[in-house]
Amino acid sequence: MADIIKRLPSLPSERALKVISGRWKAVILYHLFDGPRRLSELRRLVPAVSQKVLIQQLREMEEHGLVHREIFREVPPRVEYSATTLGQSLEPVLLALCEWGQRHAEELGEFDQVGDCVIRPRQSA
Amino acid sequence: MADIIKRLPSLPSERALKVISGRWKAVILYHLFDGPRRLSELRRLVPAVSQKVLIQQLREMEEHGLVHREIFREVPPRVEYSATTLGQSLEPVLLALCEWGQRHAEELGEFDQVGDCVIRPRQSA
DNA sequence: TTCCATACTGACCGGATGGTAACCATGGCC
DNA sequence: GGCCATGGTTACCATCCGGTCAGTATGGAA
Repeated sequence: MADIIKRLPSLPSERALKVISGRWKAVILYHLFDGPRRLSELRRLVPAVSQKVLIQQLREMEEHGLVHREIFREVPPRVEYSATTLGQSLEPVLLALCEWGQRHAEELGEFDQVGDCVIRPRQSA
Repeated sequence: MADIIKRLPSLPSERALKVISGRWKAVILYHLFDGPRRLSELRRLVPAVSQKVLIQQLREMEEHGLVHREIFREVPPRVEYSATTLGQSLEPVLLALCEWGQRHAEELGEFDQVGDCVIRPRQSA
């Protein structure tokens, strides 16, 4: 269903935006920055997203090289999703976005409504 | 039609993404970083976008505090769009996105297809 | 009196996106 | 054989987003 990588915009900033903006991609990435996660884990961590959409977002990110999918042939089967190096390299970008998002909320007087930009300590840390 | 600011996501990064990602917003912003622009100018600068959509994007950005719209009651009427301080503060964020977009293109072997991240010198410079 | 420029607005449309709900396949276990 | 868990897929649908194209308003110029 997706042999052809859908042509991304040639303007780099638009390209980046297209790759990052999916309803759940940021949240998912935050969790993957923490380390590999199974599908069932992600479902627990992000209960608001349905399984179909979760997989959808993960597959898109896989297609775009942000996420690695590894299947362990066990019973019951285990699948682990992890952030690739390219995916990891999004962390500072997401941080910049987050900080700007906070500023935006502040300046529009909605400071109370937004969360912070804390990124969980890496597993290895 | 838009007294109520459409509720933005409370996760700051998502908020930022929502505000920035519109088909033409980045390009328009790049031009506004250069200084105020009339609608007709923007139409020339970004010929690929239709007038309706151009106005649409500008109005959304105005609503989100990125863009200022000033009407000069002349004949024929003149309207100038400019980046607010909040809008200007997006420049480094767009730069980060742009640089990441380039990296992404490189790592996917599409380096040739993307442009660079050069931001035009400010009018005042 | 018609024409032009500027800056909008509105009707309509198609594709992408995200959402729900249901179903499928594997293979161990009771 | 029926049930469980995991990790999917499928059909279907509503909404959004951007796109075309045509129309509106103002007021000076020809």
